[in-house]
Amino acid sequence: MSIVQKQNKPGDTSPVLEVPNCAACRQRHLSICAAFGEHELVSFDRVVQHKTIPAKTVLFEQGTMADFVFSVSEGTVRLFRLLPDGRRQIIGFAIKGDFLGTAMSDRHEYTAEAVDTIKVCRIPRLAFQSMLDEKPHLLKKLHEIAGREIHTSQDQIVLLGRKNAEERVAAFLLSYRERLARVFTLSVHIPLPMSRQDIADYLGLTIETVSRTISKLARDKLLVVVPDGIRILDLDRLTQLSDG
Amino acid sequence: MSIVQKQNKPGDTSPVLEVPNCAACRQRHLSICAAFGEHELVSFDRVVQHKTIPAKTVLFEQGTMADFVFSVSEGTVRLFRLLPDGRRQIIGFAIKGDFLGTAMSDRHEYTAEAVDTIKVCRIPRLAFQSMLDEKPHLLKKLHEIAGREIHTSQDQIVLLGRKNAEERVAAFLLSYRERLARVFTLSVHIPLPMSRQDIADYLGLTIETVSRTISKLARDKLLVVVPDGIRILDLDRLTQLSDG
DNA sequence: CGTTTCGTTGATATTAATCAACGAGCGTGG
DNA sequence: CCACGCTCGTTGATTAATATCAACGAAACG
Repeated sequence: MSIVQKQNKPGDTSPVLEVPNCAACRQRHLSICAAFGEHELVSFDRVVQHKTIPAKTVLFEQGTMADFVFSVSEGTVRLFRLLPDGRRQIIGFAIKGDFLGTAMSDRHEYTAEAVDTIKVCRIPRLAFQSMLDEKPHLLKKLHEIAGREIHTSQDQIVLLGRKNAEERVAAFLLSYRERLARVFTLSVHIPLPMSRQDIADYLGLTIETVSRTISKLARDKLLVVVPDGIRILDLDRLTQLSDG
Repeated sequence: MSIVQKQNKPGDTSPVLEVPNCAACRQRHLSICAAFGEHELVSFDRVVQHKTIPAKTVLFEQGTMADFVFSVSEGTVRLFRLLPDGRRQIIGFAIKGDFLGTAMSDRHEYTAEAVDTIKVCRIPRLAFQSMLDEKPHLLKKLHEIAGREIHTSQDQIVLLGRKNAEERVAAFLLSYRERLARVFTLSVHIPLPMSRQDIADYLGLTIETVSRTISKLARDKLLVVVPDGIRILDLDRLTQLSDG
C-alpha cells in the first residue's frame, strides 16, 4: 500500500515568477503553443505566467476549482488520485511540452505535484477558454492532444488489467523512453527522476515488487541500473516482454 | 486468463440497412448528433448509414483502418484490446448514445464487438472530418465527449491499479448504472447484457473471481442476482465499498 | 556526524488465479 | 418432445503471484 509522502502544500507554492516571453520559449514548438502564430503569441503572452516551482510542491489538488491550465516546460510532474484510505494511483507523468487541462472540466480530476524542480506556464482557464472559442485551430490541436491522452490511458488500462509485474515495468520503461524521445534524443539511457514508490503507484504494484522486478531484469541482462535511472542492454527482449 | 470466444468475423457483418432518418431518430438528443441543427441534420443524413447488427459481430477490429466512425443507438458494444497471447482487456462498454471514434486516429485502437443485437449509425470518417472542419461547435461537442472519456479512463486506471475485487465489482455496477441512467431511468435494477467473462475482462479479474464476488455481495445483502442482471439492495454500502 | 529517506532483499501472508467439477438453461436434431 | 451437447455461471481445492512485514546498507540532509 502506498503511503502519501511529506509534501509542500498548495498554499506555500510561492512560485518564482519569471520574465514571461512565449516568443523566446524554447519549448514552444513542443507544446500546445505550437498552435499559435507569431502575432497570436503576443496576446497569449499577456495572460500566461511563467513559474519555477520546487520539488514536491502541489501544483493543484484533485477536486479543487480548475482556475488555471498549465503547460510544463521543464522538469517532471506526477498526476495522481487518492482513495479515501490513502491508496495512491499515479495517472501519469507530465514532462516538458505536456499540457495539463485537456479535459477542460471545471474541477481538477487529479492532483499534480512536482517530482523535481519544474517550470510551468500557467494560463487562467477562462482566458484559455475564450481563446479556444475564437481560434478553431487551437481547439483542433487540443483535441489532437486529447486523442493521444485517450490512447495512452487505454494502454495503461491494458497494462493494469492484464499484464504481470515484469511486463508492467518493461512497458513503463519503454513508454517513458518514447515520451522522453519526443523532447530529448532517443537513447538507451533512461533517466528516472521519480522514486520507486512513484513507479509502483503508477504500475499498480508495491515498491518492493518494482525493486525486485528491476533487479531481475538487471540479473537477466535486459538492463543495468545506473545513478538516476537505468540503461537498456537488450531493447528487443525488453520490447517483447512489454508487449505481453 | 481470458479465452477469446467464438465470434462472427467482420467479413460476414452483412448488416441490415435501415431507412436512414436522423431527424426522426429518438436517440438524437443523446448522442453527438445533439450538436446538429435541423438543417445540418439533412446533410448529415446524406452520409450516415443506419445498421442493425447481430450479437457477437465484430464492428471493427483493432489495428485496421478507421474508415468510419460510429454512433450507437441501441444495444451494447464491448470495446477491447488483445495481447499477443490472447489475454483480453475490455476498455469499456458502449451503449445507446455513445460515440465511437472520439480519438480521431486513422487506425482503430481497439476492437468493437456487439454484445447483443445493436443498432449503429455509421459515418465515413472523411465526411465526418470535413464536417468537423466546417462546424466548430461540432468539434467543441466532440472535445467535450473526449474530456468525459479521459475522465472515465482515469477512474478505470484507479480501479485497476488500486482496488480489490470487491471494490472493482461494486464500482463497475454503480458506474454502469450511472451510464444507463443517462439514457434510461435510474433504477436499483441493473440489466447486465454482457457475460461474466466480459465483466472479468473489464475489471482485470477472472470469471471465477467475479462470480464469487457477486455471490459474496449477495450473501452480504448488498444486492440480489436476478435474471439478466442484479438488483441493488443497499446502495449506500455498495457506494462506500466502491469508493475504496 | 547523527538522522532520515530510499532502495534492496528475505521471510511470510494474502489475494486472486488456476484447475476441476457440476448443474442449469438452451438450442438442435433425432 | 425429449435427449444430447454446449455454453454459462457457480463453487471448491490448490497454486502462484504479489503484498506485507521486517531488516539492513547507502545515500542525502540538516
